[in-house]
Amino acid sequence: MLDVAEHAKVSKASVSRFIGDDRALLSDATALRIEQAIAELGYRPNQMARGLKRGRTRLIGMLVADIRNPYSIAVMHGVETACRQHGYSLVVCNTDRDDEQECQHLALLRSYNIEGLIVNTLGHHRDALQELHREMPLVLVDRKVEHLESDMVGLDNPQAVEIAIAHLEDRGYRDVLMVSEPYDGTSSRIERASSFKAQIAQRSALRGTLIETGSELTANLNTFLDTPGPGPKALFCANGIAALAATHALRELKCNLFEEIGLIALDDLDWYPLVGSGITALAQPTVEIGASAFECLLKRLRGDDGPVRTLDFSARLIERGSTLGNFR
Amino acid sequence: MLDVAEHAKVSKASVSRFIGDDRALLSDATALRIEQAIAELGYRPNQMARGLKRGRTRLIGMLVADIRNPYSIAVMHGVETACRQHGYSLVVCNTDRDDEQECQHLALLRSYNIEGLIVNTLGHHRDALQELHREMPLVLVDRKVEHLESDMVGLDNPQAVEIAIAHLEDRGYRDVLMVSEPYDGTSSRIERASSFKAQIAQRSALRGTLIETGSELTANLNTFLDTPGPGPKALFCANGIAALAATHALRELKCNLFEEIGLIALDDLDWYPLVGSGITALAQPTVEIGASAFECLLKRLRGDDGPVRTLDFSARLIERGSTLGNFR
DNA sequence: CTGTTAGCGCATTCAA
DNA sequence: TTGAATGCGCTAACAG
Repeated sequence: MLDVAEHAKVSKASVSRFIGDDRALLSDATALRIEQAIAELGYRPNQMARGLKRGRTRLIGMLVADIRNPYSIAVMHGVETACRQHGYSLVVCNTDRDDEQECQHLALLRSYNIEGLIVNTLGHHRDALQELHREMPLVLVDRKVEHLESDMVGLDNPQAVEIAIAHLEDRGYRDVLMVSEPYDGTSSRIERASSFKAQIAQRSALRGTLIETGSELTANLNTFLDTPGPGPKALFCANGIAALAATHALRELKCNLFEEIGLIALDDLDWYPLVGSGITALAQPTVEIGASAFECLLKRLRGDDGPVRTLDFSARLIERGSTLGNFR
Repeated sequence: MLDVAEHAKVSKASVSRFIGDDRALLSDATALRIEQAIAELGYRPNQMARGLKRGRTRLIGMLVADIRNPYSIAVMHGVETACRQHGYSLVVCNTDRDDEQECQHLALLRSYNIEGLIVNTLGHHRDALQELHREMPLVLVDRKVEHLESDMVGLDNPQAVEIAIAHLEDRGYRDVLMVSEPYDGTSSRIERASSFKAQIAQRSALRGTLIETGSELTANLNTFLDTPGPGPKALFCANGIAALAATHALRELKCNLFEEIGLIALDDLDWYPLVGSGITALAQPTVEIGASAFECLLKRLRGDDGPVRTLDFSARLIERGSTLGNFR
């Protein structure tokens, strides 16, 4: 920086003003000289030093429970794009569903003076999160954290489940099995399950059952298939991972996809069209969710201290062969 | 830090020594007092300031061409895990296959004083990369960058292609179509294509053709299917994206997966087993590749300035229904 | 409009 | 073994 200043025959302060947003305070002549000096020397301001002084690092942290989950990736992509558009960079921390690592990463992010945090984990370590939240804005994605008051962006789960169940009923299915990953305290999974129960309770023609993925999935699925019910059977998979697991299990059971049994899945993964007659999906607007998460953060960073907000996006039904039902 | 120092009745310098690796220079008594003070105050050293002073930020940068490519994600996961194990953090920059963004991100990473860089992009902007490479170690993943001398870790492409073609021939296929994403200067794609040609040239029983994904994929595939050849037909998809596109196209053509035509694909994605009779795969050891990339970097950071190294990993064949061929 | 000064939080001389 | 002093690269008062 000193080099640039000397090259342009000005003080470091002027260079600093040129770099920052205070260019209005400079005469055109000096601004031009500084610009040239910067170009000649290939100077790049050191963000570390800027951050150290201003307290603004232009860094956003994101805590992700599982980086191999396509949903998380898609949201992350949305966040990253939004970040970039506003001159922020994203530091992603993958916890691999490990509470220990969540804690370490939290400390780490703080030590890098991030300005805001986006959280897509179970958020155990309430205390650590709370503390961080006092220092910086925080927005939850997909999963609520109990007793943590903060902005939240995710899916309108009750609505999504209603669309799913209504669609299945409409297609003539009567016996619905919901397949979810283990709840494990994950708010979105719990919401989807309770919405499912509510929908079933409301629709007298339907019977509903819930199971979780895991080593007994195939066996449980088999039981479901073998148990006589009120009519045609269908699966409702609560997310992409559950859809993957359930489809695997159906194949193990030599099911003819999807003639004996219907299937609708939350999330829309790129391979859904390829399996059997194609898997009907409820697509989440993941990129929008990510972008909104960042924009929430940005508003707070700009000083908005209004009440906590919750943004619920709507799922979009994409019909494929797996729910042709009676209209086969 | 001053708080801690006062709390422990020592100077900042001692606290600094405690934090750093100079604990040997402290008496047990002071070390203990400092440790307690840190615990009481919940003090966390500021990495920004440390980086500013020492030049060591403990930050590694990674440039990724397409964050939605499962291969990239898997490698990134490996890198991130290795980073964490060695006390480094990872800043990921997704270029969305955009040269402009690659350049911006490069400048950005430098401004954050990263200590090393992992590159999984086309690496246009040779100059920018060169320059950065003079300042810090650099390792290429999957894709070489012309005229850039640096460590590189990726797949043994000739070997992988040989395994694929040998397997197809062994299964009785005689007419092989290789489907690749547009080459676009990507070294790994080009290597796979030329290895394919070499394999075909070597095996007189086989006929080989190459096409690229894109809007005409379905039409081209149709032509291939309709053209009489030396025997049973099969597809060799050069990566996961190509496999997705090709399978889509096969479905559009109402192909019976995979009775009329075989398929083997590089990369092993979690949905391969679900499509048709299951897609035979050549799995890349992605996590290992990522971890190795980081370890390469680490060696250089530790001072190793030996000659440039190239690490080629082997692909592993995973047989599924799509290459049952004669043994159906 | 511009330069001078004083730190941001820390690591490293140099003395003691 | 410890402390005081200096500066990493930059920004933000303040003064001109």
